[in-house]
Amino acid sequence: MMRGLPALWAEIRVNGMQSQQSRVLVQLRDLILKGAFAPGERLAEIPIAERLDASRTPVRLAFATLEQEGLVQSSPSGGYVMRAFTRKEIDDAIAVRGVLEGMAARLVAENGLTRQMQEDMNDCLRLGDEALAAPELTIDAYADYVEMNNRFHDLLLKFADNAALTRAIELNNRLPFAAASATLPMHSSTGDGRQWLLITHNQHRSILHAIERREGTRAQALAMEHVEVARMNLRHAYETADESRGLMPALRLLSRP
Amino acid sequence: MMRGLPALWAEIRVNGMQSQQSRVLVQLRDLILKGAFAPGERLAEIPIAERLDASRTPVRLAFATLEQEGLVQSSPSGGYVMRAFTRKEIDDAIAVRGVLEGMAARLVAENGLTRQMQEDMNDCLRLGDEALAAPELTIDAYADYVEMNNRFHDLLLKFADNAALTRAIELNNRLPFAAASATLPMHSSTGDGRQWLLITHNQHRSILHAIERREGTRAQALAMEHVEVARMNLRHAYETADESRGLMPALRLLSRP
DNA sequence: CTATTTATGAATGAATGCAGTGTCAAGCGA
DNA sequence: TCGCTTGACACTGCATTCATTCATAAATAG
Repeated sequence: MMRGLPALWAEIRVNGMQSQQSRVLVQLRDLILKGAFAPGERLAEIPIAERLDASRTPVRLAFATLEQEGLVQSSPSGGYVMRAFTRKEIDDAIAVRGVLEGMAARLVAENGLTRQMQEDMNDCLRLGDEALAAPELTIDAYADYVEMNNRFHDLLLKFADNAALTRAIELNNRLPFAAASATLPMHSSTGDGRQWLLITHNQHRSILHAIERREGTRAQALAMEHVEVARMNLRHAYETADESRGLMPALRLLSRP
Repeated sequence: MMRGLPALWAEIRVNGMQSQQSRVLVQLRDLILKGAFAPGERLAEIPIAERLDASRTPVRLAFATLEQEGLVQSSPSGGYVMRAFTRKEIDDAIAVRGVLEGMAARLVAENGLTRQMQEDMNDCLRLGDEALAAPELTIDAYADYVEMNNRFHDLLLKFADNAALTRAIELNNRLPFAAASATLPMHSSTGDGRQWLLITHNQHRSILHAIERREGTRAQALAMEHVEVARMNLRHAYETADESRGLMPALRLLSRP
């Protein structure tokens, strides 16, 4: 890039962008998860650097991180290649998430909820109630539910108060379709999307109920079972892959079974 | 470094060293885990680059990876700082390892062992028998046991056949004292080291027994309990921190309780 | 016409130069 | 003597340059 820009960066930095490194990392990860690259495609530094308006250095830094996250893999002949994800990989990652979130739920149950925690979780559930109140599921209500869902899982993790657990789940969630809300949109096109959300919402309620009663094993089992919905959604996505492609471009990252 | 060296690199590369990037990453991680830097210490690029005989670029790359691994943290004012690890963090990571290895054991039990797998695991246990056969524990026997221990856990993970699980455990094991064999040496100075190894070895045997009988829940419970020895060793290390410092320099990475 | 070899070019890995900023210390003022 | 200010040094972040390697394509030989 041009040499005169540093003065501009200060301005950019104030506007919320920290550095080229993090900006490139976030934007590149976003591109990948939006399916901008085909599996197996060579990720050349120069075009990407130009596309993100940075030099090759921060792009290389981002690649190092993305490789750790498992989104790209380094080619033996140098450079990086877009990864493909098999169905088994995603399924396995969902299973791992089940185990880890089960652990989180158990820990919270065992440690007990403070008054504040209880209020936060209940607020969260209330938002879900509101999102699902109407008999017809609008797009906005859908977005609200997804946000609530993320918040519920984040709160559980936060209250579990285990940094290693948080790290493990965050790594796991980097894989496409492994995160809690990643598979939710798959049913939004079909009419029965609301049905599924009602089911998962009820599961949330049961988990909180178990936690409140300090039933650790029950909370754990419920949280593990909770991810089965994600697995079903994934299967649905595979079966209707061709129609869903337009809605979820990241589906192209899944290798054909 | 000097420009004329590339010709030499080719030679080095043939000798097993892949690239500056990986070499610097491995060596720097090694330095960190050997306690070469004090917690909170600023990790300046230039001295480290000179120390590892590379330029600043691969060092920066390595920092990016090590930050992902949680060994260093980026300072808000730029650059990287050596992390300190609290006892709770290590304890939590050991708990996470217990849950993940419990999952691995359960998966292997549920999927069943092939003849080959069974032989591999039994070979592994036999090596442990041999290492512990003598009434007195020599240093060599100790090393053999540690190697066997690593192999046992690796085999379990391999047979579980779940890439996400492997990734999660590997990330977890990057933390000092969180990995399976990381806390084993702590008792080696004391006389009762062999006692503990006998206990963990027996646990291995029980886990395999449960797996062979496809008792998934039992295998999982045993694997979870198995990490308690690590937690005890960690406590022992904290209590005898001052004497053990010479044996395990990485102990200085633990922040004072 | 096909296969092998060579040559050219593009892209990576590594090093270095440059600008900006943070930090530390010394000096000055109160 | 203590605190504040200012200046200098050092270090980071980024861009760019350089050398090597890999891949692709073309040309020649069989």
